Amino acid sequence: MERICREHGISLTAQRRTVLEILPLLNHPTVDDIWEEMRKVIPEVSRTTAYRILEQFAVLRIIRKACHPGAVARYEDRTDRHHHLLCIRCGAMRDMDNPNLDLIEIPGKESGFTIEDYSIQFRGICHECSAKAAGQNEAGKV
Amino acid sequence: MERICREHGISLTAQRRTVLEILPLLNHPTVDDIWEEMRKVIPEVSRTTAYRILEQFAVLRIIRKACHPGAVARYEDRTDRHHHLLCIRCGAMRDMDNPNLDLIEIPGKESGFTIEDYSIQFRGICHECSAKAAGQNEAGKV
DNA sequence: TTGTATGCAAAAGGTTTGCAATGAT
DNA sequence: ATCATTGCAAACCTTTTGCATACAA
Repeated sequence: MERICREHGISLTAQRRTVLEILPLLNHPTVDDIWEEMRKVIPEVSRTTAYRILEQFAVLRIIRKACHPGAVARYEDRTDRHHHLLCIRCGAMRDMDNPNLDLIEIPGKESGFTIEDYSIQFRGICHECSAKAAGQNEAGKV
Repeated sequence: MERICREHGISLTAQRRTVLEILPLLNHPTVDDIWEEMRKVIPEVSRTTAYRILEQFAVLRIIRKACHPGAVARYEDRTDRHHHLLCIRCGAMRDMDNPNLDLIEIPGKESGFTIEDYSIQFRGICHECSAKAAGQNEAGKV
């Protein structure tokens, strides 16, 4: 925890420590999700601080900004190779680990791009949305 | 063009036609990118209309909202399977087609998700950003 | 003609910025 | 002691909404 900050040349504040502690407990949270959790530990913490710490951590590659179709930023603590399930109905996002999918050969250069890594996004309908749709059909039949 | 709208039960207005004409010419544009182009054809078109048409087309699956780490929405006209190159420095996004990558076996159900499709996001540094970085190094040496 | 689509203006988020106060080393 | 970090408030930008007008079918 201290090491992470030291290695990147930034000081370890209570706010930064809290972000690092909270992040692994949340699932692709928005800034507000994180802020809410931070307030339980540091009631007077400002939303601005949450924005600043998250952006900074992302730049330093301590965490990652997740790709999500939707206006609000989402973050994830994992920076290793993994994949995502995305519900196209409600926007829910879950990690997916599957070693078979980690072996795709990275094209060296494409259109001048130097590729470093990749991840696969699987799109579909999540369990909750499937259930909701089924429920509505049932209701519709009556 | 007319057919697309008819099939989805919406009327073909000049604004919608313009969006359909413009979209293939732009590269993962933001709403404002599209709006700017629309104004060249229909000077009095409002930004709101651009937002509404794009959102509606996305819901009808005529187009797709692209996944991009960044606050502003981006759209793409392609709805077939393809992949993306994303520059982690400037956010540039390009399509990548590679039949070898279209053959990943879709896991049937994962954590209750019903998966319909997937796409791979390759992250790296684009040509322009590489050049810029190299230029700065040169400058730094002097 | 009838209901849908648009334009405008205002409201509603989400995110960033300037500055003074606070805190880490 | 010194510079980085935080909190606050205001600004900014993107997106959404309400309503009257205009348009497609």
